[in-house]
Amino acid sequence: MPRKDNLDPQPLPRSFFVRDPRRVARQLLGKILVRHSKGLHLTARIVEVEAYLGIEDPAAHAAAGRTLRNAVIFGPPGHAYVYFIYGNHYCLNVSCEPEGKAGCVLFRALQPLSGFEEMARARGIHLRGPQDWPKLTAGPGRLCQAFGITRSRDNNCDLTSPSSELWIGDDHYRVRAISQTPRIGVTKAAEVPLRYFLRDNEFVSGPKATRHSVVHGRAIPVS
DNA sequence: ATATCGATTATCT
DNA sequence: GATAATCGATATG
Repeated sequence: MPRKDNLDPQPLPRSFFVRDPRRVARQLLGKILVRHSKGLHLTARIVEVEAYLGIEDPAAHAAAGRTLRNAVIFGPPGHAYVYFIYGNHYCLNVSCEPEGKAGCVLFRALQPLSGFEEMARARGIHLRGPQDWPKLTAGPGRLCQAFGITRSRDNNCDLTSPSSELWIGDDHYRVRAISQTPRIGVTKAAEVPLRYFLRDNEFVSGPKATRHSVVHGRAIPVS
């Protein structure tokens, strides 16, 4: 039998995103983010995400109600919500839930698969070796810089269409253990565990604090 | 390895 | 006028 991974990534159906962001977040782990534009082809595996719910989630941009900035997360599912933060960085999300209901998943870290040198150039760094690879895409701001993602270019982009410059593909990669912790950097609902990442993956962002993680639904003590 | 801090601006109150 | 879903540099143990 042929292996089912290592295939060209196939787009995800719109229905994939018409669900609670917590389910979408988990299912997005292991999928591939593709940047395909003239003269540039980048791919990287999604290894860390966070779920942001609707207007009832105090940490979500949706909590403020629909504004010009956050309109995409109230719109149709499967579209890119890109925002600018801290005067420096862009962050990438994908809209979830049916149109009219808010919800999204934030991309926090990727594992580069192809286009390493192009990503390094976009990040303005020089790769000395594999130890530098996480600097390319470990962190929501970093991965956007590596992929050249900006609000003016990519906000509202359809991530289910392979003819988009930015889209999400599935190569049937098999995910192993998933860890779950509170979301990073939020001040409201700071304890709610809606951050998901591939356990033991070297490209996950943030301090090594895998404390409070939950693996396969069971609490795992980590010293 | 962890803590603290400054940069810099779109967006909203 | 205040805030922010971050990053990189610096300081310290």
